[in-house]
Amino acid sequence: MEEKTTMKCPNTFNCPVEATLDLIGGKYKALILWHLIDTTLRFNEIGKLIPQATPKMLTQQLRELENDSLIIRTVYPVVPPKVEYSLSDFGKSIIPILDAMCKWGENYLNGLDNKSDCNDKKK
Amino acid sequence: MEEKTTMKCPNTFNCPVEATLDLIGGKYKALILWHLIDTTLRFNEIGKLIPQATPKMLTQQLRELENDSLIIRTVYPVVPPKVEYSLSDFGKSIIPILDAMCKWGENYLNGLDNKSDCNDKKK
DNA sequence: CAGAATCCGATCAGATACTG
DNA sequence: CAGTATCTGATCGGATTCTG
Repeated sequence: MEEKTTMKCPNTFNCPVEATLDLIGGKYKALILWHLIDTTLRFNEIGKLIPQATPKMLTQQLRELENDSLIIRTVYPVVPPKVEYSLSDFGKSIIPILDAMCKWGENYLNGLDNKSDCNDKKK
Repeated sequence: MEEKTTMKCPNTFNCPVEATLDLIGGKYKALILWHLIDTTLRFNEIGKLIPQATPKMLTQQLRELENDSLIIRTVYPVVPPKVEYSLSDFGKSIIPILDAMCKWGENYLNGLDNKSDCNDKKK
């Protein structure tokens, strides 16, 4: 069936910021990308890292990320099935933004008396 | 050092990136912030800059941005009513991220054969 | 293991009408 | 002018079940 990619209407994006958010603004997208920054992960591994995401949501978000060429999905024709997800070069190009958002968000959360940190996945 | 993949705080965000997206990931939020970068705007002025947003949505997004202290809402007790919106200092602190996302998105859109540019609001 | 399919409530977002 | 109120269709997202 026709899946909504990020291309909707030509005049949808008044500013590239919107386009960026459209790509990584999904519920678990930033988190998925974050986890993939320095490693390759299998479907269930991602699921364990993001327990609040159901398989359905995970599939949905992964598919969209894949369609937008941010991640690469590699299927190994073995039994049982093995599928690995990793960042594409395009996906890697967005790491600085993720990192910037992380640092900023860190600041924000600290201001809320909520401890959290970036873990410096990339460095 | 940080071998834990992510600070797991079930009640909050797994990664500050999420918090950031929670603040600016709303449908028109980035766009609103963008328009407010270098100026102060009234309700209807924002509405004209973002025609696809209905008054209801605009109010919703503006209220959230205000509650998150990203923008300042100033009401002038005159007739007819006059309300101005502007970035708070906190809101201004997010400009670099908006700008980074804009530049990245620009690249992305060009790759899609879709011309667009940042308008260099800040600079 | 990696998902697909289905059901369903919750939330989002648009159109319209109204108000101080 | 700057919203609010209401109704409604669309979409999101969770739980469950099933399959190659």
